[in-house]
Amino acid sequence: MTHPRVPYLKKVALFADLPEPSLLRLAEVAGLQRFSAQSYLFRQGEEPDFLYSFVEGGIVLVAGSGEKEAVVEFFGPGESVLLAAALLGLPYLVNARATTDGQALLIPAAKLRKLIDEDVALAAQCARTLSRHWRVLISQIKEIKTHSALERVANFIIAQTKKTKGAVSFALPGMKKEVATRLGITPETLSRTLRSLKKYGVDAEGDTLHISAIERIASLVETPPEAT
Amino acid sequence: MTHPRVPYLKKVALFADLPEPSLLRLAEVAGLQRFSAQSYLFRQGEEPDFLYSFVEGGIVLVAGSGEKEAVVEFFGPGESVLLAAALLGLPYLVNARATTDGQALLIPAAKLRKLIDEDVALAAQCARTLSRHWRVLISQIKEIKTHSALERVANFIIAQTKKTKGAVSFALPGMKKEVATRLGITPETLSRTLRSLKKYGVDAEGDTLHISAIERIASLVETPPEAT
DNA sequence: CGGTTGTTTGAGGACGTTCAAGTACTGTGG
DNA sequence: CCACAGTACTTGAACGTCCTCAAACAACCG
Repeated sequence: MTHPRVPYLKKVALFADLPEPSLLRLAEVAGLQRFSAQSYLFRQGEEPDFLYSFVEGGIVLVAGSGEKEAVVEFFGPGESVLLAAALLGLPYLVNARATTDGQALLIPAAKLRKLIDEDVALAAQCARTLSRHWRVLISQIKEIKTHSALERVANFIIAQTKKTKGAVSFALPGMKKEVATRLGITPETLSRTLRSLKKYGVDAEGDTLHISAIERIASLVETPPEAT
Repeated sequence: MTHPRVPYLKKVALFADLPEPSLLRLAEVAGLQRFSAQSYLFRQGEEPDFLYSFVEGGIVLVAGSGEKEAVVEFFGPGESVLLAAALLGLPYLVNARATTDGQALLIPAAKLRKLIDEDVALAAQCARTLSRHWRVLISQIKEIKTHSALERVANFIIAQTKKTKGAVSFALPGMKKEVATRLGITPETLSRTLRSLKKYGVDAEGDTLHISAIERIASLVETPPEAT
């Protein structure tokens, strides 16, 4: 190991595939920061000082302040947040609140902007990562615009697991009320929807969901046999 | 001019700021293509062969096939579409349908992927453009999740013009039914909402909207004086 | 012309929200 | 150890926004 922070960088998808020299340049400017659950990493409207890459723990991106909160997306280990704001140097559009304790790599935004204009590998990797995020957001927009609350919850469950059949259990990536606004519904509606999903083998135990058969959930969202 | 297609490239935001050598490399692989209104440039699920940059005319990105159509966004001259799919080489998530006749620059996706790994200026510019798109989508998600139909229509009107006060007239970027799903509502609801906006100085004449005073529309969406 | 498609308008109903009350779990301080 | 408050979640009831269905109208085109 040429630098003590390189192994951390390798854990982050954005940097994992970069060649050694690029990693070194990043390692020199990166810092490791701990954060604790429920703390804010940054707030909407602030100027971006850092790019955040999570080594451990997770956060939630929340739009809007005060009463009207809407969760945009959850992020976990290996993911990077707000590359967009950091690259453009524009104020954050959202708040970032930690859902658990954890650690993040902080890359100073100014340094990142400088590096990206000099390092092809890094620039190309940023473009690819942003492309992936773009597709995630497009999917979410499609989802909200074309599916009902029940279908959205079903799809969310499916997206949380890699398995396509059989039983699964997993922890929700945040509080139920956060998951609810992520799906564009209220906590009450989520609660009722989960209850109505019981008959399809979904059981909630605290923040853990037990699914008896993923394929039954999947059948809820697939277009029911449609003649044409 | 060193290449006949360079002036076209300069009209596209993605390429406008690139240095001469980068432009030349792109010009060598780019092609100009005409398209006519209502034709599909590509369809959901297809492998991306090109990156589309519009020189003239516009298109609409539509998610979902058959009955359930949801417009994701409108694009016009100077904008580029589906950089994300082209860079990753993954199937399109959406359809692209022309709203008017026009012309687009086509950059072969494979060539683009190759260039981006060799050309820092291009890679950095792609990352910045994707960042901007990312922010547009985040705004849209916030909008859908936290605002009512009337507020969304009001915000849409405001976003269509640069002016912040006085009278404005502008053409809708597509058919009313497309605008409706772009806003996450049905054509019927849009029609009714526009009617209810008449008392705020909004008048629809075909696909053109006449606004007597933008500030009156803006006042609809700003949080009404709220005591705390 | 009739046929097609986009838009408007009306009536009715469903889905999800809002409001409100109640339960369960947590940590705090007596 | 037990009240107490605070928060998350659940459940119920009533309302309202928006959608669905249906019909009429307008514009366009062979």
